[in-house]
Amino acid sequence: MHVPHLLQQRFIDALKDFTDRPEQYASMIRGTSDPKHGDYQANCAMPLAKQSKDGKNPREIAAMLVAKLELDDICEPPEIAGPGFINLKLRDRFLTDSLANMLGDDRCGVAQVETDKPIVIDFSSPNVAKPMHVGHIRSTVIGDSLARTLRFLGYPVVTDNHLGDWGTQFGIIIYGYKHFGDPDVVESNPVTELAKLYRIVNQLVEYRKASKSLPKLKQTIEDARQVVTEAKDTVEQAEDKQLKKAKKTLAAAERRLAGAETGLASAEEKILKVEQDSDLGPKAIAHANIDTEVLEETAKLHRGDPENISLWNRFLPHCKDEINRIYARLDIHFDHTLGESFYHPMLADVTAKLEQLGLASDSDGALCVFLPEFDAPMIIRKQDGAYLYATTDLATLEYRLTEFNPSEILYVVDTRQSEHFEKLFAVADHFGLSEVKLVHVNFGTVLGEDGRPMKTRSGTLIGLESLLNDAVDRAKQVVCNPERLVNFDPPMDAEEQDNIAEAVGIGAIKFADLSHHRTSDYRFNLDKMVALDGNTSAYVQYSYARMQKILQNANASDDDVAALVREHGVEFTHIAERNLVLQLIRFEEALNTVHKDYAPNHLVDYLLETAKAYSRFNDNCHVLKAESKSIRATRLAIVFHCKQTLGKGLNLLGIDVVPRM
RNA sequence: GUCCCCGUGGCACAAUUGGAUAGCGCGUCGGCCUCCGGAGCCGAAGGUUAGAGGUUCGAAUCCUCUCGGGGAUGCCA
Repeated sequence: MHVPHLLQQRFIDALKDFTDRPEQYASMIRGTSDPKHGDYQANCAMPLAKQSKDGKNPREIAAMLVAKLELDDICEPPEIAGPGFINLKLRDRFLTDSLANMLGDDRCGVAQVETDKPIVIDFSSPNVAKPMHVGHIRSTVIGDSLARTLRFLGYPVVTDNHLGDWGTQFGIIIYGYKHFGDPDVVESNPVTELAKLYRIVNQLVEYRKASKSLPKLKQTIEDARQVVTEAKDTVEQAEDKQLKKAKKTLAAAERRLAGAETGLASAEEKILKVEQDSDLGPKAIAHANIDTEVLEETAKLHRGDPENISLWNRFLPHCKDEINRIYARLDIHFDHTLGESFYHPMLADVTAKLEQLGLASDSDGALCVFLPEFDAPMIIRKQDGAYLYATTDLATLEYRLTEFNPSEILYVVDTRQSEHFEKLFAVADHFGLSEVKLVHVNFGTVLGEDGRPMKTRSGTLIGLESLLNDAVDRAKQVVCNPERLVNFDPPMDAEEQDNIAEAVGIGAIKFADLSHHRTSDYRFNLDKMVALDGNTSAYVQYSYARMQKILQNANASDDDVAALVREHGVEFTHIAERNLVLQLIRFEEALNTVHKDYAPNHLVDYLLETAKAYSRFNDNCHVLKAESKSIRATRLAIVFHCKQTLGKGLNLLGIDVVPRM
């Protein structure tokens, strides 16, 4: 049920006398911003008046259009308002019939698109071998929600987790194993031990890098100080016109100075941390070239060194177990997990092809694709012969086109990689891979409570798993506190309590992430997410549980509700009923918006609105004590369908419901 | 230096992509439990959408400039 589409059909017929492009103008139908203007509004009269040759004003056009429209079976007579809005109010009869028709439909009235070309969604894509952290939430949760939603709309969806399983992090683990690893311990407890080795070596590498950067940072600070002093002098001497420019230069210099100073401070902190550590300190001295040696281990792996390949084969399954445990807990599944290693054998071909086509050329010993629209080239092979992620991405793209023949490929990746994808798509176009719609579904940064990005290097980063545990613990404290539990009959056993805490806690994190528009940054605040009041998943889950309880008390099965409706019909006696049903038939609209923008926050918004409309209904319209059988049948139908819709909506966000909480 | 993104009540975020009086939540203040579950509902206060111009019947949204914040920028991903 997509009311705007229905109305558009009628508008197209009526618009044929006004324009050659009736579809374009008919598409200007949307929900009203204020219910007093009706349910939907058509905004086409104003732009039509602009095109009008005989100088008719928008209200005249609107009146002529209304006279031609045939909407009696859907709407009350349209009203013209303001500069020329056509306001449409659905007939109650239309709403009640729609509700009766949708009842028991497991698609909640949402039409299924007919297409056999799949949409490939590339998301999550963590680097294995390092622990997943809060920064991995966004791609994982947004991608999963898009996959669920598009699949529900009827698109064949192929999900692919483009695992980082071939990069420097394996050089780190291999180095760690060779120098600090105890084979027996690794054998008996691989996941923890490998993570530990990663942490040790990574810290030592960071230590080396920090040490090396010290002189340069100090020099930068000295230079910047000088520039600042000079700029200050200039500002003092400058007159009107130069003054502004001088101030700007000064501000820029001060920013550079501040940046360098914080860089120095953090480098010194890293160094101190290692040197003061009784374990790491001596290791840092003994492994003075650890940074380059780690790269060499990686290079050996890529060259096919038997020992490193064998270690990689041994470690990779454990690394995958580690992330799969988290995916299982998040209820996230992939059709394919084709990591970078899978494409490694194809990279030589890709670069050769690009050279043959004259797209790639040598520059400073590296193989580069130069693009007219970009200053910097896309480097596809380094001076040392190693390939880069751009190369892998091209190979991946080529593989996906031949393997899946998709209509779209979505890359759910951090917005900081925008330029990379712009280049990738541009090269793909030149490369003859343009038969597909490529979309970088970018997203903003997760910020800490201080408003600064949560960076991987900060050291004190919250691991994803402990984060989930915290959320679930907190959910349990609130949901299962003893004062609440006494009200439940039969009492909740420990298993039910755990299930509820899990659904509410995990749901809170997903919901909070998805509630923000994907392109904006947001501050991560666990307290608010799990607060269980306000705009949270718990509010929606709770609404669901209330409806479940009513249906249970009514002792009415799905079939019973349908039979009651057939017997008594559907009829509104309270405005809250009408408002809720109107909200419910707009489910498909919300899902289409999610697809159009690849933005699940529209679905979140819809679910909150729906839950709110339900709460008002619940306050005003008693179901079980309804005045008549027909009113009771109507309200049962509303509760039943609302429950279905909220449950489905949450499911499309990847969030579970529980029968009571 | 160049390019990209952002700036919305005290806080944190929306805004159907140019539509009517800019919304929701938290917080604050005031109401509502003989009511299917009060994790709720109703009401109030709080905004020159960073600022200045421009385009338009109509601008948070598009254009120009200014201020402020963040990001990217040839051998990481």
